[in-house]
Amino acid sequence: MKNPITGLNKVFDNRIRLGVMSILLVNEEVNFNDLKQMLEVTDGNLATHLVNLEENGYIKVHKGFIGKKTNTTYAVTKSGEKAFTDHITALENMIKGIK
Amino acid sequence: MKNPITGLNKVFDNRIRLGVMSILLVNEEVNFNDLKQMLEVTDGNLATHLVNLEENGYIKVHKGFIGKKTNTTYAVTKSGEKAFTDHITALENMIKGIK
DNA sequence: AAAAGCACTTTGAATTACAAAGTAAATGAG
DNA sequence: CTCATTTACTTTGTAATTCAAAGTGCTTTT
Repeated sequence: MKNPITGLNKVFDNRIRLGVMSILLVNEEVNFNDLKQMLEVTDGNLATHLVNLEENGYIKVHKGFIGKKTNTTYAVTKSGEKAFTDHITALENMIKGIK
Repeated sequence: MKNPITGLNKVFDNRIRLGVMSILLVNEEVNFNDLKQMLEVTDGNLATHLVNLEENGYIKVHKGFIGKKTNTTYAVTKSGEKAFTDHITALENMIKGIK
């Protein structure tokens, strides 16, 4: 049997980052507050994971305005989408017990 | 959209524990050395994750002998199997983007 | 104008992960 | 038989990670 955990992406070991990615895959653009409410995490905690995902090039951040109020939205990048689907594929293969 | 990461099991946030479980789901009984080689981890590292899984009641340990040599095998428990499949189900739902 | 809210950043503490070193028993080489 | 090596761990120490709480700057509400 080959090593089942090769192909698993370390970035997605974390539930919150996993959650962010899954939300962003089905929703084109999501802002900070919506993410925070969907995932039920503290803002500081969410922010650090978002930075992490951005540093990895998996999401892109768009700092815009609604009137004078900042409205920052997050979206997956091509690379992020690939990384995530690759991770899921690796998971599926792992579960199927590739020998 | 409901929180997509509820239902995700913290124990399975870790790749090595995930790997152990997936191996034990498709292989009835696996010994320490085989796990170590399959997962390509150091023995100390593997041992701590196995202890963790055992403490959570997800695997059972059988310390036996082959002749005079110890042969410790690991197997999933009913509870471990359920926890793992529940986790996978939660993952699948998350990916599908349940709203 | 003061208080509160938003979207973060920074800080600090607790937990976790991991490698390396240590241990005890068994096997193998000379 | 003796010494070195292997196996299956345990213990130890450090590095990394996670997270909440506090802080910041701007806006909005009262």
